[in-house]
Amino acid sequence: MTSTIKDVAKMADVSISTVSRVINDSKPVSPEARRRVLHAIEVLDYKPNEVARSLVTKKSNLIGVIVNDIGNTYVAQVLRGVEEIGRMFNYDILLSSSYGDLDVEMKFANLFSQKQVEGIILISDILNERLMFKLDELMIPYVVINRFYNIEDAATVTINNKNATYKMTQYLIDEGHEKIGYVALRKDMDRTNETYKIKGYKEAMRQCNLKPHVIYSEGLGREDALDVMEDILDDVKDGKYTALFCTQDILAIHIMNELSDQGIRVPEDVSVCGFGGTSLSEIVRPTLTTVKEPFYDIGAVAIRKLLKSVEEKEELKKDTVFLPVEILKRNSVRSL
Amino acid sequence: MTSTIKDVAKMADVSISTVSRVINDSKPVSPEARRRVLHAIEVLDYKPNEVARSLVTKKSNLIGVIVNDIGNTYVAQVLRGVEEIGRMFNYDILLSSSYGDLDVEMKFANLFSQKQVEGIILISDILNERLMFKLDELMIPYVVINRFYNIEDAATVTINNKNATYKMTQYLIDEGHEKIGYVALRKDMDRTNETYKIKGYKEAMRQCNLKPHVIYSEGLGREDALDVMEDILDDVKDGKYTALFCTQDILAIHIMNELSDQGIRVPEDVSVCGFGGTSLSEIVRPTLTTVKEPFYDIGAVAIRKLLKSVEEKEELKKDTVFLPVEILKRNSVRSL
DNA sequence: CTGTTAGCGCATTCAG
DNA sequence: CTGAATGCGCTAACAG
Repeated sequence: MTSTIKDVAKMADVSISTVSRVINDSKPVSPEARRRVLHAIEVLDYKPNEVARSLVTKKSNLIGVIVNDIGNTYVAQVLRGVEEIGRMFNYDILLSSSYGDLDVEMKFANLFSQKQVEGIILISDILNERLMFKLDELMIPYVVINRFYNIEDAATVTINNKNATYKMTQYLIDEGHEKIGYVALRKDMDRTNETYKIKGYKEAMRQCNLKPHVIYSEGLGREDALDVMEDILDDVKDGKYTALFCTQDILAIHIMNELSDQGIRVPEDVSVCGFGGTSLSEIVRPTLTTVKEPFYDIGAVAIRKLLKSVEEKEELKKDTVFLPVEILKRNSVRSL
Repeated sequence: MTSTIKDVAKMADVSISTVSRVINDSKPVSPEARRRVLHAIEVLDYKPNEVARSLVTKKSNLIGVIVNDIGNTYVAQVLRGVEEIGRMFNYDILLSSSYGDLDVEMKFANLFSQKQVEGIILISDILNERLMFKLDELMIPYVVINRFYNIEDAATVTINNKNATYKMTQYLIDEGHEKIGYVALRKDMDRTNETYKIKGYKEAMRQCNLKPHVIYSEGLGREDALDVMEDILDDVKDGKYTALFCTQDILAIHIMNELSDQGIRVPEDVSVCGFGGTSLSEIVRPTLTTVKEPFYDIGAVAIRKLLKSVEEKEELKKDTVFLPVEILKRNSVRSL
């Protein structure tokens, strides 16, 4: 059987308080007693039971993470940051994947609450306002990370989307492009960041007296890319676009594939660039020029923010932290 | 403040034992008392504290998962299976990522042990025998999931690698290929599954009186693919190979890219296929014909096995469960 | 510096 | 059917 603090106390011939003191280094203990305790711990291979400890200290050192889908690369990258920094501060990650089911997420909130998590991180593509409301009610501090939606009334960390598309558009213009189309995602546009992304693009275009062209896609799949292609194929062939800036890497890749199927070469005939900077973008050919979102850092900053609030016991400020992006210049864009 | 069982008892005017009984449905309670308790629970929004509960029942309902890198797609897919099935049985996942550091993994084992996890799942590309030894010592049941290494002396779930390459080779032969090269990974070959994969390939070839050609790669990166290409470029140009069967999808993709850079078309000039079946393989062009390893199922079966042992309190059998693979027929292989 | 005591929140005997 | 009492393993006053 695994040994307890009592066993150690008995063997070291001291009280359990003394054992507790040397374990936690919380109060002075005589060198002699400490030696004996340490020895007993060694011999018995004693390890404090964290469950018991949590019960009395009311510190679980647990952070719950609710994700949309752990299989999603974006989610996994953010999670890396969360996990690594969390561990650095001695917190463990309780992971749950909701697969987009909002009711399931509500259940997780309760579950995590019962497990006494000290905070929660939400990593998702979708929006669950009911969940945020519930967490407020439960008085569990939380940080929201969402790539798509514009989050308000919650602590969140993200990028400056408008600035990001502005920079990329500027880069394309610097490379000599003037006929740049922006392929946007129409879904839920009034609540997503797409609005800001379009703004950044348009601003950069207008500033150089270029006419912006926003092309709308209904989704990010191959089918959606096909639909987009149908719409713009003639324009592309006619040279109406020299560059297509797609709102997500995966869409850019599907579009590149469709272009290639139509005998249109990237970047010789038309340049393409994406947004995201996941590993995908450097594996496809041509390698994709894209806006790199700092997923790892987003996760890292989010948990830092959360833990700061937890450790200092002050309420989590419901503000937004913006992290800088980077333009990854690769081969899918050519200079004109 | 969050309410406890005492508050509920007081409000319902019963003892805490009665409250406990209705919560756990463990012993008969009079309808009247039950009603009052339920009402109090409702009003106070009472949720049992799982930490306290764990302490007394000695059941944490926690499974520790130690992974090499959560950012790895393969790991993430397996984790999906683990998480989803674990949750189905009411277990939570404690996640930790070691980034390949074996000492860190040892620390995780201790940490998890202190957190009273009831079992551990190892998902990795690397091998940590010290860790397995330690877990045995700690008496924590565990299941190992490793894509590369041949695991012995541990409960594990994997695929029949020999059979998998046999099937794919057979498929290539059925498609009319006779000059099939197999690109293998040399690293640690005496302990990895590569040996079995080569065996399956060779067996299929020999059975059809074809001569096997194993080509060795030092790694899975682009550089490694380049090295391989240097070795075989002339052979490929001379038509010595009509198909290249690569030991991993990512290697196959890099090789396709290199081939394409050399002006060699896939699959017109040479067919290429991979092994793994991660999402990557269907995004590249041409889409990659590959062996689909059932990552999700591997995770699912692993945790089932683990939980069965946990729940029935019988020792985990240190055997290997084999799961079937599937050949994904796509566009990187053509019929001759 | 040290031991005794009192809980943390809950499940579970054991008497009624 | 119910309540009082005990203890899970540990930390934290408190009194020496």
